[in-house]
Amino acid sequence: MVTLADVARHAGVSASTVSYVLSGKRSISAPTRERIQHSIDALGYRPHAGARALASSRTDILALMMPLRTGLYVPVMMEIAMAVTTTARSHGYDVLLLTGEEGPEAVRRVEGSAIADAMIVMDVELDDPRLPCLREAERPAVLIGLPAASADTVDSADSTVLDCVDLDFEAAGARCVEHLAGLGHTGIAVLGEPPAVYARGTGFAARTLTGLRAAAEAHGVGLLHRPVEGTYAAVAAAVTRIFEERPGTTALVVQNEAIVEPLLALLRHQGRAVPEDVSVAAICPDQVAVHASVPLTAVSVPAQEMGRLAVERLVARLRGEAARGTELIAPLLTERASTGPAAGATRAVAGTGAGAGTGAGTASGAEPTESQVASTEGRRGHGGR
Amino acid sequence: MVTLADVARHAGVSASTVSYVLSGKRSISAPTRERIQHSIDALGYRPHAGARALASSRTDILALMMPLRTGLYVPVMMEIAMAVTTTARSHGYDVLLLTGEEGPEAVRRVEGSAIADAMIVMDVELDDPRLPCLREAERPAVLIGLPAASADTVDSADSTVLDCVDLDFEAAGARCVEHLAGLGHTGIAVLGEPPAVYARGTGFAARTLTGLRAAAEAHGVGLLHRPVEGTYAAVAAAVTRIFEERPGTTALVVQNEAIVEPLLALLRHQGRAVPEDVSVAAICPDQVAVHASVPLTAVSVPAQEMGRLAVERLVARLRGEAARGTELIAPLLTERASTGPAAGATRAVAGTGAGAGTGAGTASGAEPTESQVASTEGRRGHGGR
DNA sequence: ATGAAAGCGCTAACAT
DNA sequence: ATGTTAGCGCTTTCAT
Repeated sequence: MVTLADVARHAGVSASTVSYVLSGKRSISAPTRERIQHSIDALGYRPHAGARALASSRTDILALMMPLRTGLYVPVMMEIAMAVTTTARSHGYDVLLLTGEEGPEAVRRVEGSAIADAMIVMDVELDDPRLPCLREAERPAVLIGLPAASADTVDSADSTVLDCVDLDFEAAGARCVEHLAGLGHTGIAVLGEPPAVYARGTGFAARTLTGLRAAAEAHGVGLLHRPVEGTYAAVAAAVTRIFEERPGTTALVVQNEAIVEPLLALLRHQGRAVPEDVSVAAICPDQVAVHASVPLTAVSVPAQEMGRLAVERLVARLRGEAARGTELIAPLLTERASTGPAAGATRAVAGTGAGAGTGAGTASGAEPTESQVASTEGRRGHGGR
Repeated sequence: MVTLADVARHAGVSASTVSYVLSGKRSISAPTRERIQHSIDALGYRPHAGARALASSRTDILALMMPLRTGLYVPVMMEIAMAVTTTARSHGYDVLLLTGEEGPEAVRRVEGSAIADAMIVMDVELDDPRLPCLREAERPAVLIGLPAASADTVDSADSTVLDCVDLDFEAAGARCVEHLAGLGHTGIAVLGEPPAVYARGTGFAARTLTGLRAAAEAHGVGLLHRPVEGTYAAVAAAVTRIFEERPGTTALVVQNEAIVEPLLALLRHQGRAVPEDVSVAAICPDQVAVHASVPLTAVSVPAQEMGRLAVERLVARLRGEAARGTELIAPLLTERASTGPAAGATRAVAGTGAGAGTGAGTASGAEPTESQVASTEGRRGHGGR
């Protein structure tokens, strides 16, 4: 193994000079630096991670704690993980993958063994058992997701406040209802995540529901909410019941990536045209919305951005910058082919900001120009540095 | 921070004794051990990972290199990653997540910086640029996937031979054709991965095709192969062409998780009943097969087992055991509702081992008892220890 | 069965 | 602008 001492000898300088060339924490004369760099290349030197960690108390590793749970849409998790990893690499960090399975113990392990410099925690529950550990921890952490309302404001003077990054799911829910209400729909049903997701107290699902309900009330539209398992049979049962119980339903909001295609197939099978007979709005990744058999009007779940943002805040904090607090990403609704005016409605009843746009496209195949309708505030929400 | 020295002082012993209690590499008297253990708990001591790595040249970390590519079915990757992580934890290892993006450079980083003790490489291409680095590396590596034919036998005397773990995709392809041929089908079409996957030289896709073709020839059935993008439109185009060009097609083999549901929807829409008019066999994870709108007869892709196996071999090798060579998992075909006798065929024409079983179930909803038909060799293939 | 002590390879004062 | 040196916290000989 090639050590720093080897390089120093080869270049005819002291070990510290080599170290300083590597860290850039001291100005080195150009000739010396070049000579050392040459030796490094010639010998193929790489600093030993363990030695560096021991001496500097920095590992250049970020821990990423991922859920291992049922009912979650896997591609989103994966996209976040990959965005985290590539963003981390671009800042010189590696990523240690932890499963949610270990729970609070994993947090203690990371903290106690100095195995990583900071952590990113996904799939945060409203009252998550890992939070107390995280608060006590020395190392910074960022949650992707939001625990119980305004966890960050609990004691904003305290330095151990938790940082959060997430889509503003409440606004996202509201945005969907607004869009549909603007098209004249007065009976909306929500096909949600599996019951287990709500039961567990997963933040995003609950927050979406809050936003949906608030907007429904504000716009005077009826709202029916049904958690749905990710199977065709479950979708069929839910949809059938919805139309039986509330025949006035003319629009659906889906927040459950697994049932998007089954739902569209079912509606087709039942002879309900989308969007002529029933409009469908979704909260899902763009990719799902675009590739669906009917391109879906949807609020996109910006998985990549969430991962990237989380890493950037963490890196900023590790650099000593004060990137604190909750940062919610403003929802962005893109109109595609799945939503249109309510049958018999005189379009755009209320003045809900965004117009009803090009929604009334044909039911399949076509890829109409996407008209993006940003939320009023622009893409980024409050909080941050 | 609590150090080993703190524990030693607290327990009134020397540092080395504490170390030996932790590692178990020396016999310690019961009283001493208990006293030390008590001090450890009392002080909440955790060994410093960096210090340990420096002193012992072991990190207790496994690197996992995941693809970041398009066209791959994400849930399978994720399942492997999670299986790797949990299995690793159960052996005391943590997992460092690397993206395929970095390519060979990542291998060198891991090697040079001693950042992990070993690595697992996924999404191996037939002629993968990372392989040379891997061969030169000191640290053991296991590939999930198979590079160009029998890479491990190139120089089986050499100690730097690469270990591989994978589903025997060739046998899996053959198994599908056998099953369908046994049901009397004589015209089979294969809906494969997106063209890019084949173009890239991804091992599993090519190997499956080899197996499919060989079996088709052996059983005298016609075989048509079509790579398909993961969109509804692409499936529709492919299927339409297939039935136009070869009206005699009565069975489909799908190896592309993304198009399973679109395909079934399309067939339904076209009025082709599954399995009465057309049988569908798949190569996909069990979960996909079970939850499809028509439960699919399928060779399961055992993602979890692959991840677990890879870790176990690596751990064995790190312990100095000789767990070398390629280990292929024998395919397991489970009959469900999507395959049945070819229309007008006198069932089970050729004597292809496994019988035609309960395949002729109803087309939807029902969950017939699954009859598992193992391959002749049993679950594990050759190689390994 | 236990201690003492020499590093592991690097960083960061403290020199000059 | 560069060199010297004292650790970082642990493992592991070598002693006893």
